[in-house]
Amino acid sequence: MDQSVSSSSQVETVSCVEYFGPFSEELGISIEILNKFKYVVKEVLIGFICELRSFCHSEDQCISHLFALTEEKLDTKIQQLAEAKSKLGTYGIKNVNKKLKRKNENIKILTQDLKSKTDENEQLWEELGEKEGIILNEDVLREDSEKYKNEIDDLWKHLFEKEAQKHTLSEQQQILNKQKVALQKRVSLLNKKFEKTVNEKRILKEQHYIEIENFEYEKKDLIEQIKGLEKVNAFLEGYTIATFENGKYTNEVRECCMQLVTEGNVSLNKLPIVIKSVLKNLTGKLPERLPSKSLISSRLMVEAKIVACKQACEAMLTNYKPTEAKGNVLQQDATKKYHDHYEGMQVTLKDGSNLSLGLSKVVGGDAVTYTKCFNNIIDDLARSYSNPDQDSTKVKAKLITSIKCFLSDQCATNNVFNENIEKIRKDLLPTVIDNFDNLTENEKSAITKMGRFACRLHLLANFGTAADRALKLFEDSVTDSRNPFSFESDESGTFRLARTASKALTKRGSDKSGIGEFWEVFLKGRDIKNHLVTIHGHRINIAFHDCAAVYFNRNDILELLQDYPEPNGLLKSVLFDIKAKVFIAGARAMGMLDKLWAADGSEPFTGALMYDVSLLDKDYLYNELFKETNDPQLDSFTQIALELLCAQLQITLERQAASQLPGGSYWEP
DNA sequence: TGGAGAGCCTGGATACACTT
DNA sequence: AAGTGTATCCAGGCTCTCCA
Repeated sequence: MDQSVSSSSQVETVSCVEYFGPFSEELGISIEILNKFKYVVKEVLIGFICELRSFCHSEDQCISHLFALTEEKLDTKIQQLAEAKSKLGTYGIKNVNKKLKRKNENIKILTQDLKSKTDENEQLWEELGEKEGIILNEDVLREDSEKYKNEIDDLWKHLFEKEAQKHTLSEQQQILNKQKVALQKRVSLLNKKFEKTVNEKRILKEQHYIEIENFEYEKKDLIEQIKGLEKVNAFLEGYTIATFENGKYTNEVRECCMQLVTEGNVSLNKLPIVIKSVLKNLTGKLPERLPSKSLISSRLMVEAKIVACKQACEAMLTNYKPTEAKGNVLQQDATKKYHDHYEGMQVTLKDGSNLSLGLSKVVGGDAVTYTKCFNNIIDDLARSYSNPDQDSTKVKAKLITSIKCFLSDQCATNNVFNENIEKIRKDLLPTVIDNFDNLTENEKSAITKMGRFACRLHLLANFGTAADRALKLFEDSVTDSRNPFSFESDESGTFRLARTASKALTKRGSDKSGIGEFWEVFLKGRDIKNHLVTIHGHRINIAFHDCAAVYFNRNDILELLQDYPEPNGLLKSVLFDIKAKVFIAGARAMGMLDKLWAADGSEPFTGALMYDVSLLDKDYLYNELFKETNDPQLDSFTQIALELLCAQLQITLERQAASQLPGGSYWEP
């Protein structure tokens, strides 16, 4: 309770007994009375409260005690004041100054005296400390002296004993010294012998180095053979085949799974059944265990991809010579499925074999996207070929510079793509060819130049469209080609006939309106082969082929549909068109073009061929197409159609295959 | 007869646990 | 730490059944 209590209300609530009593002055309590009940208590010491409790037992008692105490104190002070006043009357200023001067001198003398006494005191304390230390040290030294004396006595005793033993040891030492010398001589002799043996061994090793090497190889081979034989033995003796070693599946099992999934098209779920079935039935044994579905799908397939990349990489870099005119050919094509765009890249190697480099889903069909895709694929190949901690940049450069040619379709984007890759390759050449910058411009140009080939397969597809246009012109010039049973379109009647016949008379045509099965039974009864194939799923020269088939079966189709009960719209359309001679002529002309190409529309009738006859497939269709018809109007229509078709196809050919025709860059490669 | 929906198969992916 | 297994989810394709 060392803080001040100044609130009167607090004092009133706290018992006064705790603060007032006869010990207050002795304990340094300072009390300031404000009025009868209001006062301030300061500097109350701990312990004071307990003693006061035994003295004062009520507030009134305490207050009365305090009052008496204060009254007494006041009387004393009044008396002291009266004495002081009387003394003050005897003092003047002069006396006061003299008194002060004397007091100061006394203070000075006393201060000096105090200082000297203090110094003396300190000195005495120091001396006292030293004396006490000496007294203490003397006791310790006395004890130590006793202790050391005893130890010295013990040591003397021990020394006497040792002295006694010394004579005995000396004799023994002499014997041991003799033995030591003998042993040293022996060691020296053995060292010489050892050195000699080592030298002899070294010389022998040098003399028989090749034989030793061969023995080492033989030893390794034999160990491998033993391991193999142990496996064979275990295989022959056991009922199970070991497929799991050192905590992982063996490479044989891994390869088996990869091959079955990637090449055998075996489902992951069926894989264990297939492997077990084959082993059990062919060898009578079962595998110890087989990898799970997820292991194969998520890990082994990744391994398979890396193995495939590595294989492609190794093949591309075999006989790598970027300075040569002959190199790898990069093939590239894109396709769409369900609105997704896919880009595939392959390579044709110097030996003519083909390898797939990668197939990626891409965001679009532009050259920038294809270039990025190419970079990613090459990156994958290079990283698969290099060690994980190895920089694959060099391998990537070699792979790109190993490409010397492009092969793609006629898409305009491919030109830009080819230019991009050509530029990348050009920039990389100095990093893979020593002194590339010192070569002549002609040499550089020869190395930098790349071949560009565009597949003309699209040309054949485009021939179909061109032929349709030509036939439309022909039909419009000789007849009204409209069909009341078909939908209005710009399609030629001949093409419509071929398409609707194919739709109605093949099994994969129209599910709703087709009679493919009925048609096949109808032809079988007449022992005639059905040459019609579906348009769906075919792209290239299917129009030419189906026109030939329609001409071949024209009479059968007519006969069937004329008697067909309640024909649907599709069948009515086919029946309408098959009766039109102009469409039959068009179909014949198309069929003739499918079989051969001629310089003049009349030549096919004479059998004059542009190409080697061995290329021609002289089948039933051919015989029917070139058979006498005894119908001059049909022959005339066919000739006109042929001439128009050839003219139209020539225009298309000259435009789309300009580089392969006279004057083009590949006319004389 | 054709369309809608359920059920199954399949592949791809991932988190987590276990074994060596 | 590496290798493997289990469980689970998702999406697409195919087949079968039901119903208008």
